[in-house]
Amino acid sequence: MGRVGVSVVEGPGFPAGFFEQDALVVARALLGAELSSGGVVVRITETEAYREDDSACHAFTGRTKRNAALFGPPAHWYVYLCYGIHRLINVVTGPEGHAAAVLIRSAEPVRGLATIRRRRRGLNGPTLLNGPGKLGQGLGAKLEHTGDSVVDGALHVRPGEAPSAVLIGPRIGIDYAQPEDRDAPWRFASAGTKWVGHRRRLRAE
DNA sequence: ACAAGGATCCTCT
DNA sequence: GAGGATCCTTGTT
Repeated sequence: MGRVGVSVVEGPGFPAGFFEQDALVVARALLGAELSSGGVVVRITETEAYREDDSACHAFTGRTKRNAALFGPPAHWYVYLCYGIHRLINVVTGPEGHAAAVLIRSAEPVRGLATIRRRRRGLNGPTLLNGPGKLGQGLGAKLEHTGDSVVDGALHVRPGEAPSAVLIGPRIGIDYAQPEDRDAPWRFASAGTKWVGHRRRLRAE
């Protein structure tokens, strides 16, 4: 499952070149990893891959100031403001100059539940963090995290326990994309957890 | 200056 | 499952 058996380490816990791999590989391998911000820790349960020459990728229409981080070096954050409200957390992948990323969509709380609930209007249960906007809110993600290192920034990710099985499906909310991209099964979720969204559109590998 | 986008969320049936 | 709310940032004029 996207495991990389390399001995040299590029950041705490991740093998050298881990984030330089294809977004599809990184998206799947990040399931089970732990995201931390302040005292809050969550376990990633759902991701999506956005690739070069992918009409759903923000970089598809060319480089701008907004999406510049996508073209930068891997292992850095690209935090995107969606609908003027939601802060969506992405990890830049692939070699520098190759615009690809992994969107982190859902997670399960591990630590700091009280803080997460306060940010999430006191809500609780499986819908607490099962969407990219909800996740950004629960973690207190900021646009300023864009360009920061994903392994040693204020917001950072560490390897965790990989799920026993992975579910796949088409990506969410990209109806504007070309049909072959819209239907590509580039969404990944941990099996056997309630902490994911749009479960009906997922299937076993 | 301004228009418009926009990888969502929530509240209904 | 569908529809509307929502509002900041960017890109363009």
